[in-house]
Order: sequence, then structure tokens, then C-alpha cells
Amino acid sequence: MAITIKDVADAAGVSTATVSRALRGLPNVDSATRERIQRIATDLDYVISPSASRLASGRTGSIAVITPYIARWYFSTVLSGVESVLQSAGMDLLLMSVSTPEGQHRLPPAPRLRRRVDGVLVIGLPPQDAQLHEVLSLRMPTSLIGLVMPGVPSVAIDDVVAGQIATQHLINLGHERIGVINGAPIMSPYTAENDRFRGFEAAMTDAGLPVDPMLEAYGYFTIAGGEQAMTALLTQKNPPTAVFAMSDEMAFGAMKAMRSHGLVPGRDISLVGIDGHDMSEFLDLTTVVQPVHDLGRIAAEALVLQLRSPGVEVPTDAIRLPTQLIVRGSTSPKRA
Amino acid sequence: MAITIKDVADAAGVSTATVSRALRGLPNVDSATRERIQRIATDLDYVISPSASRLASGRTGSIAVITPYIARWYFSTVLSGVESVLQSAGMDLLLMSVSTPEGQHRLPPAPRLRRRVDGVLVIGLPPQDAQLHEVLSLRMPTSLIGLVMPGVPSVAIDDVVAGQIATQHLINLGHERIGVINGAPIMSPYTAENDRFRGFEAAMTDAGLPVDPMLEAYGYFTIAGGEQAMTALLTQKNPPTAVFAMSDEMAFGAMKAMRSHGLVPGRDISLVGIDGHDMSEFLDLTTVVQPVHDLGRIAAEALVLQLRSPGVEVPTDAIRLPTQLIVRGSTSPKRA
DNA sequence: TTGTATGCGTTATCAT
DNA sequence: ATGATAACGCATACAA
Repeated sequence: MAITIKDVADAAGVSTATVSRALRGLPNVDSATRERIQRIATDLDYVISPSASRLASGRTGSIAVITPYIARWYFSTVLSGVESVLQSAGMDLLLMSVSTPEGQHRLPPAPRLRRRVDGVLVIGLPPQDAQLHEVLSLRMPTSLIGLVMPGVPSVAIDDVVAGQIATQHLINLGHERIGVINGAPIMSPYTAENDRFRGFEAAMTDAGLPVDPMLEAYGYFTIAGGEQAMTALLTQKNPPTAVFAMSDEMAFGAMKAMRSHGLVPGRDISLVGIDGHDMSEFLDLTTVVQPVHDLGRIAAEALVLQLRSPGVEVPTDAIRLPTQLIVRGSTSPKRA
Repeated sequence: MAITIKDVADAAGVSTATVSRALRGLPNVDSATRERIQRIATDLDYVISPSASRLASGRTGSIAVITPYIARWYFSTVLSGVESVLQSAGMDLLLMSVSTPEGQHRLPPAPRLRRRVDGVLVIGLPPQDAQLHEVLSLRMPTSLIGLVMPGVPSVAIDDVVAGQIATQHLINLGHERIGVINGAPIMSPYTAENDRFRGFEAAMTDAGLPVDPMLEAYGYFTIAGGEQAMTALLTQKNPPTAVFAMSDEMAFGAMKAMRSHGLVPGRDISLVGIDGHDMSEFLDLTTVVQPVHDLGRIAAEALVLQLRSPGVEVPTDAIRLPTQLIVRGSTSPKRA
């Protein structure tokens, strides 16, 4: 059927071993021989058989990306960062999500990883996630994105700082009754939401402000959830004058709720998010921008580097990327 | 190192051939034998070597998805539909984009496809795209998503109808000066934008309304582009009373431009989009919803089916999925 | 129903 | 610098 390395070897009058060395750029090949082989391979339209190469070498040349969601802004943006790197590195990107769009669970990814990829990139799975632990138990080169686990390489922002910056911004504007739209009620340690909440608490405490449990609501990182959470905050006896939403999408939902109540963000209630979502500028939302694309890019670069330098000890501490507050119209000084 | 089929065979007291058959669910295996082999394989924690299996069988069990963008709503949503199917089918999903986030081009995907995947899914590349033709020239099972080419299997909506529905809605509201925000000035045939424009023209013509070239602007399917396009429409001597944007994201940009001019969608100017973008409800945008997730899902299902039924002739005509107009606040009757 | 044996296309070791 | 050849782990045609 297809052209094999033997065909190239025969046409070049050399052995398959030499062809293999020449085409892979290994040393100890006469430059004239190499060029001739390369030319012949091109002429014959030869393409290597990945299966055979993988079987013989033991390396797959591919990396799996595991993510809970594909179609959400944060995850698809991270994914694009990862893809650009793997593309340049000539590695295959195997995509697998661990939850359906309907939120149902699916088959665990771990069995589909063994003998199939050289490394794994995991986006946004909380440290206590069962699927994540299965993956980690495989003990293959792995890097986490957007979350930090002790002893596991990762790339993330400092979520405590992010939460603090967002909250401090509201405090600086004179707000004292500050609500927070969290992810889920049950906050597991080491998650982004937990850290962001700690940053919130720290900023409040430093300013001598109380953290009122009544001013905490849960938006599950979705627009609809943010809307419900904001509604809950607005319908109580003493609503906050400012709200910190832990993600832009929840902030969007909060905006919707405000609109339903005839309130205008930045005029009636100040609102700040975290993400730097594409639509945040459009909606004039003040937000703590995180370099989402770079999160994926840098994690992928680190993993590729690790795979190419065997034996080298990899740093298991997190790589922290900076965030930046972008002030827009959704926040303003507290009215007297 | 790892457990091989031979280890399982030895432990079960059978040949590797029987193990191979038993584990793959092939017929002509004693059920007792099969169960025993399955149990032993599980006990031994045996996982098949994909490389070896692929080399021996000639099938890779993987499908490539080629897309111009990963982080945009439409593409990531299609991708999630594809992924859910391939996951269930037990096939690997190789993701490769053909343009960087900065819009630069990159290495052609075709060479990275040969001998590497069993089939290809292409999202949104126009029929005259060079990369697309390289892929098609490979003559492997391929399906297009969101675009139609004669002789190539595809899944798409009827873009002519979509454009017509959107425009007709505006006409029904009494609008006569209707602007259109197109993709790019140079309209290639068989593209979605071309079809949508034809639908626009048809609706206008049917209603006896003129198609004014001055009321056409280009938004390149981005928010920023939509904003510029709308600005161009608004700053001319005789602005339209209604605008048809060929995508929701361009409509979002159009909304932004309107806001800058002190105009309110649905009050001062009616605006309709196409997509059913996540944010369209939030922004109260009237839009022609297309089943984006299903586009990916159905294309993937068809391709998997084709790969599993060798020799069967595949229909090369497009599978058309229905669209639906959702009327929201961004459109209203023309004011006298 | 099960076993035997060959081939799949490369890589890598060891010679030369 | 190059060649010969043994793995690599499985699928499958053919036998039994």
C-alpha cells in the first residue's frame, strides 16, 4: 500500500537504519547521504507510520488534555493556548472532557491514557476530584492548569491575591456592605473559589469590615447561577452596595438580575468579576484579568520541555501568573 | 515492563489469538473462556497497546478535528458536540487548529493526518480554503461542519433560509431600510455568509424592497468588527431602521456601537442575529438559533458510522439541521 | 472453538 | 558512517 521506510531505503541504496537516522536528524549521518535521503523521501511522498514508530520507540508523541468543559470560555481559551504550543512542538493533542454538557459524568479518562499519551494536562479539576486522582495515580508526566496541588506541577494565578484585589477595589471606593458570589456552598480546600474567598476575607478583615454570611451567595460559575445568586442578594432586607463575583460569567448573570430589579451596575450597585472574559469589556464590567491563554500555553511548554529532557527533576511547585485589575463602569464610589 | 497480551494468555492458559478475540468481543469464543480471560485481564490490570494494535490492524481509532478557531463560541460548541460522540465511541479526538489566535497561518494539517487518523472532521473552513483542499486531497473519510461542498459529506444549517428568516422578521415588523452586517467584502461562493446574504436578498426582493449597497457593512464575524460595521451604518446620511447581523457576535458589536451613539436596540433600531449564542438571551437579542452542538454531534456520529461500516456508500449530500427564530427585545415594529 | 505463525513499520543495539 | 537484525505488541489468515 503506502510507502514504507524500506522503499526509501531501497531507492536511496542504504539501509532502513540509515534512513531512520537521517530523517530524524540524528547525528552520525553523512550530510550528503542525509540530503539524498530527504530528497528521495519527499519525492516518494513518504510519511512515517506513527503506530510503528510509537511501538518501536515507546513514545507516543501525544499529550492528553482533560477538561470538565469544552464550550465554556475559560476552558476553550486555555485549550487554545495549549494547542498552539503542541502544534509547534509537533505533538498530537488528545482532547477528552470529563463531564457532558448536561452535567452528567462519563467514563473515567485514566484507562484511556495509559500507553496512549506521554503526558497529561488537566484543566480546572478540583484537587479532590476522583477523576483527577485516577489520572495522578498513573504517575505519568502531568501538569495542572488553573489549580494548585502540593507536589504536582501546575500553572495558575494566585487566586487569593485575585480575590483580594477585587475586594480591595470595592473597599477603596468606600463600600462596606460587600456581597460575594461564590461558586458552590461546599467549599473544598485548595480550590480557586476557596482561595478567592480567602482573599475576599483578608481584604475585608484588613479594612476592619465584617464578613456577613448573609451577603454570600452561590452562582456555580454559570450565568444562570450568577443571576440567581444576585437575586438572592438583592431580595434580602439589607442588600449590599457592592458585589464581588468570582467569575465574569457569574457577574454577567448578576447584571441580568440587577436589570430585572431596575438597578444599574456601577450606579446603584458596584460589581466586580474575575476573568477578563471576552464580553467583559462589552458589558463594561470591572474585572481582575487573568492570562487564560497563557495559562495553557505555559503549562504546555513546561510539559513538552519535561518530556524532552528525561531524567531532569521537574519543579513541583506552582508557576504563578500575574493578574491585573481593569476598572470599568460597573464599579463606582459608594453614594452617600 | 507493562503487561502484554502474552501475559494474559499465559495466565489464562490460552493463546494470544484467543485473548485478542475474547477481549475485542469477536464471535467464536466460548463464553466461559471469554469471561475467564476478561477477569484475568482485569486482575492483571492489562491495557492494550494502541500502537501495536494500530500497527497490526491498520486502523488508528482516532479522528482529527480541524478548526480555524478553538476559543470562539461557535467552534468550541461544535467541538463539544463532536467530543461527546467520539468519547462514547471510544475513539481518540485529535485537535488541530489551522490559524493562531493572532490570525497568522501555520503549518498545513494534511501531512499530520496521513497514517495518523481514520477520518477527519472540518469545522467552518470555506470551500476555497487551501488547507481544506489539502485535507480533501487525502481522500480519507471526511465530513464538513457548518459548510457545504458538492460531493463532500457535510452537516449544516440552511444558511439561505436562516438569512431569509432573519430578514423576513424585520420586514414583517414594517422595516424597509434594512442594513446587513456581512462577514467579509469578498464573498466566496458556497460560504455561509454568501448563502445568508442570498437569503437576505431573496426576502428583500420578495417584499419588493431594494437592496441598497450603502446599507451593507462588514464585521468579519467578530465583536469588534460588528461594532465597526454598525458604526459605518449609523454614520451615513440615511441610516437603516433595522439591521441583520450574520452572527450574534457581530450583533453584540453592533449593540455596542448603538450604545455609543445613544441608541437602544429594539427601540431606535431593530437588530437580529444568527447563532443562538449563550449571551444572546442575556443581551435580549433576537436571533436565528442554529443547533450548534448538534452540528458537531451529528457529523461525528455519521463519520463514526461510516468508519464502522466499510464499503457502504456514504451520502455526499449535506445533512441540513433546522433553525429557529427566537424573538426578543432587540427587534420591534418600525415607528411611524 | 482454539492455536500457529506471519506481518505490520519502525527503532535501537550491536557490529563493522 | 553505515548495515544487519532483534525487538516492539498485537491482529489475522490459515490450520487444526
